[in-house]
Amino acid sequence: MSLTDLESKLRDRSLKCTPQRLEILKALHEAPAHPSADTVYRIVQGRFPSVSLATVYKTLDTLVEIGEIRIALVSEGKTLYDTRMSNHHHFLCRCCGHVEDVDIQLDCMENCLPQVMGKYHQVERSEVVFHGVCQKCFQPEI
Amino acid sequence: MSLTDLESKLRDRSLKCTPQRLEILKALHEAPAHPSADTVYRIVQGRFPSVSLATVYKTLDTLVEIGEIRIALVSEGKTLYDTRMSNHHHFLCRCCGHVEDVDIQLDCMENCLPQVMGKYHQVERSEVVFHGVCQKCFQPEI
DNA sequence: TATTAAATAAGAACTATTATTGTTTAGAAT
DNA sequence: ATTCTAAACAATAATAGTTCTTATTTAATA
Repeated sequence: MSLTDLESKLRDRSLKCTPQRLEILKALHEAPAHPSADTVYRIVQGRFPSVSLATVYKTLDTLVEIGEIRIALVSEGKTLYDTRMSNHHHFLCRCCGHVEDVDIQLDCMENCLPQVMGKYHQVERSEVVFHGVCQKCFQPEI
Repeated sequence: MSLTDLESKLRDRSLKCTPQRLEILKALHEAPAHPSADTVYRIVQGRFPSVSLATVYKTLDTLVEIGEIRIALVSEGKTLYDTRMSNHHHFLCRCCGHVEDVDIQLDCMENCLPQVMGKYHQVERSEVVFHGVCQKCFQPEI
C-alpha cells in the first residue's frame, strides 16, 4: 500500500507515477472491500472530478499487472478488485452478489498443489470460492 | 444427462420440454468442456438454425436452475458452463483463458467448511480455482 | 528547459447479456 | 382429435461493463 512501494514498482517498469494513479490507489483502499471499477470511479470523482472512467479501468489493469491489487472475482458481470494480497478465500452470495473474505488456512490445498499441477502447469495461486446465500438474503428482516 | 432425467426435472417445475431445449443440452455435451453461450449457439445453429441466441441464454439459465448444468466460472468476460456436476475444481490460464478440470479430492475443505461458515452463511458448494499459465502458453511451440 | 514516451480525457465502439414484444407451441383439459 | 393457455420462442432493441481511438497533456529524463 505504501506510496514509496508503488513508486518503485512503477519505476521498475518505466511506468509513470501520476496523480491519477495515486488517487485511484487511495480510493481502492478507502472503498468497501471488493470494489468494482465503478465504485472506485465514484470515490475518485469526489476529489479528482476530471478523472475519466477509462483511466480508472486502465489504472486498475496496471495495478493488477504490477501486483498492487488483485481481481477478487467476477460477480453479476462486474469485475471486483481486492487490495488484500495475502492468501485468503471468498464467499459469494448467489442472491445479492455480495463477496466476503473467508480467512481459513487450507494447508492441504497448498500441500497437494505442487505434486498435482507441477508437471503440467505453472500455478501461481489458488483460491477457494464458497458459493451460497449470505445471512442477509437468508433471513431478510421481515 | 439422460433425456428422461431432463424431462422429469422440467415436468416437476411445470416447464416445457421443447426441441430447442433438447438440442441445446445435446450441444452442451458435444461442445468442448466449459463452453460459452456463444459456443453452444454455434453448435446448435448447425442443426437447428432457427434457434436464437437469446433462447440459448435463457435455456442455459433454466438448465442451471434445474441443476442440469453449472456455471464453471467467468473468464474474459464470458460465462463458461459445465456439464460435469460432480465435485471438481478448475485451472484457469491467465494468458489464454483456457479452463481445465482439476480432479483432486480436497477433504480438508469439505471438513472444515461447516464449522467455519455454518453459523454465518448457507454454503452450497465450494470450488477451487487454480490460477496460472497453461503449458501451451508457457512453452509455445517456437 | 527541451524532449519524448507514456498517460490522460472524451467519447465512440464493442461485446456479452438481458429485456421487450408479438407469435408459436407443448402439454393439459376437454 | 380439438381446444385452450401458460410457457417458450424468434427477432431485435436495449443495457451495462469494458475496451479502443485520438488528440492533448504530462512525468521524468537528458
